[in-house]
Amino acid sequence: MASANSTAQRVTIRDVASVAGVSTATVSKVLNDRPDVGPEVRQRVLDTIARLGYRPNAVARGLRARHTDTIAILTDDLEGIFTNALMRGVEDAASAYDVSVLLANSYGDPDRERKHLRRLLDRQMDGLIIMSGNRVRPRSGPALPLPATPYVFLYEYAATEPVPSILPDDRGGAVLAAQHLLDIGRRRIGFINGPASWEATADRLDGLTATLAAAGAPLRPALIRHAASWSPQDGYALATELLDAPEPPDAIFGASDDLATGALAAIHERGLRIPEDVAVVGFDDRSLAVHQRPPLTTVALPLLEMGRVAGQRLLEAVNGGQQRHELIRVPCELRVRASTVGAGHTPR
Amino acid sequence: MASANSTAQRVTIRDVASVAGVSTATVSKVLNDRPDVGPEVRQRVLDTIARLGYRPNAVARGLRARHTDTIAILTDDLEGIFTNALMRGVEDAASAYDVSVLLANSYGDPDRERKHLRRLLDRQMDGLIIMSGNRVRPRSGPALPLPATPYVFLYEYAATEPVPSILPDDRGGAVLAAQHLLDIGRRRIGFINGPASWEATADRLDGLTATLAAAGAPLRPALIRHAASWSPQDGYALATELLDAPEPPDAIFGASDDLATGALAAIHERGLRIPEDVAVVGFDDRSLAVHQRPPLTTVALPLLEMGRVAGQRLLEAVNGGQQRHELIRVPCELRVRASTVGAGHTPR
DNA sequence: CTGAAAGCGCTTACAG
DNA sequence: CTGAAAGCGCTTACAG
Repeated sequence: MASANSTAQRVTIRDVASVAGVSTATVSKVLNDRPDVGPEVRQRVLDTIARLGYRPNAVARGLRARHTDTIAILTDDLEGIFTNALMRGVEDAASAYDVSVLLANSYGDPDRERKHLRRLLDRQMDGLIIMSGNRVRPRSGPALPLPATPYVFLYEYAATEPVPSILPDDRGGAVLAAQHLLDIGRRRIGFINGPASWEATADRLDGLTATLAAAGAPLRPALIRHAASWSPQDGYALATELLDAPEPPDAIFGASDDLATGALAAIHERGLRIPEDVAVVGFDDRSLAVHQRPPLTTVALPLLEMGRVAGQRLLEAVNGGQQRHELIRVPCELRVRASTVGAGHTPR
Repeated sequence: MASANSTAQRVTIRDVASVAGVSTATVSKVLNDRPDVGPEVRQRVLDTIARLGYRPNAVARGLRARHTDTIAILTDDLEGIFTNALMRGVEDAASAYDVSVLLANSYGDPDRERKHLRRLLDRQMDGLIIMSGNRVRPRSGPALPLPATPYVFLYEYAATEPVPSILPDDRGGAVLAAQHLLDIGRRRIGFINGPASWEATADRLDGLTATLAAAGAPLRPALIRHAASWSPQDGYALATELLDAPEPPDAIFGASDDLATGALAAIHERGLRIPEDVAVVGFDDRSLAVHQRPPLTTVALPLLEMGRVAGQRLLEAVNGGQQRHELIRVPCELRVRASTVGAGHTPR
């Protein structure tokens, strides 16, 4: 691919050197804040740089210095529901280090992953973030061996790889929700969990179960449901079952905001008050949560923070830090809103 | 930022040359598919490359060849509702050219935009896509002059810049919806438009008005509403107004899927049948549309295609093509579902 | 058809 | 403290 970019002659380090009357080595030292340059020479160089509007060529620097100050995100789903927030976290962390972020989409296809990895390696990436945009799950190692390039997994993990995986603390998130419901005096808590095939499902059930048991209000098997999908429709149907049971719950915890939204509708339909009769908590804190009636209390997935941690961990490794296999669980946060604590809400 | 990547000595073009018994110039020619290499020499070099597992260093190539085969997306909102699909389109187009995509997020802040632009220029990007993740709107030129680097705008435009802007054909999308409703025999069409401050709002109203007028069934002022937001809540409230009017509509066109969803709820609540009594059409084709009851007929925003067109146009310019100021409107597509054509749907 | 030489724009020991 | 020289790994005229 040829380039059309060469109208004005670019200013190079040689131009700066000759105008300032020094060597390029000296200019380079000033550029890189080396101590071994005299104060007045340094100032003269600095002035010349400013006057000529000189900007170092990052490609040349990269070739010589053997690092590009660039990391790549390789995702399996660029349109995954959580992809953006994760990427933003990574971009935040990278920006703070003045590192750029390259984007590659494998569509979850190992062949594409391999191709992208090859290209990324050719481009001398300093490090890689291999991420899923969908859900926590185990995967095999990179489709191409990466002997000399640090990498981390984000929102997925590989049991065999000697690198960190950044994951949400789903179990801890459920603990927060459970504790909150206990705190507001609920004891008959209904749980609408997600599909059993997701890891988050087991983790969240575990956190809820343990917390309620510890509080002496164990989760009743009759009040647990597993949805076939994470959709509001399923939430509606299963909440209806719970509400129609002989001993209906005084709170419903949905394992996703969508499930909880369906529960909201079912409760409204029965003319029950939220939160007085039934409190509702969701999970994820997607933007729809705050727009519900009443606004939905929910457990926020720490996506931004996960992205940041991934970026930081990677950059530490790029700078020489040791990596090892570890699962880093980033804590969730409870967002308390009117569906559990509030002015009370009657059906419209 | 120092690098930790130097375990195994990398294979260079010199290694290939010496093993194959030729000069590096010859290897380079083979690499770049130049015609002036003898067939048996070419084969020998190819074999050596394969045997040594040689991969050209893209950074060195970039320095010498003066292009990096990399473009950047500079977005004002990495979590915008349409950002992903647009980016995926760009990534698709770039991948086809074997070009990589760098990602930068300005948060809509001119200072950050300038900083990113500077960094991107330092990194010798071949071209830039400056995009909005939110909505079509005019903006000023790049926060930094880009005299030697091609760029295009995506989902936003700048009146003064001599480059293309890629936009959705909102007007044409409304024409499709209107024509469809006419085709299924509707004549009293209600329109719930979005907030007046959005350009899409005027464009869609225009397309609808023109199409209905041309068909001899002009849009009745009494059946037009402007929502204060794009939310389902507003759609619900305004659809209720329309349905309670003396001459209620036999179809409702919502300027977003969310608005249309609210209309669905209002129609259900009145015990009316969809589409028999009232047909409903949305706009955007977000994933929720297909999950409605009944599934929502809607006008799909051509986000992927817009991203692809942006990528292609940019890459053409990078390869020397002329750029000029133009607004490229990518056609929307109608997705016909049961809310306008179907088995009929009674309230649940 | 092939290769020696120069050079892309920097940084890095090293000598003084 | 400063600079001459070498070199990062390629590609590009150019000579033969």
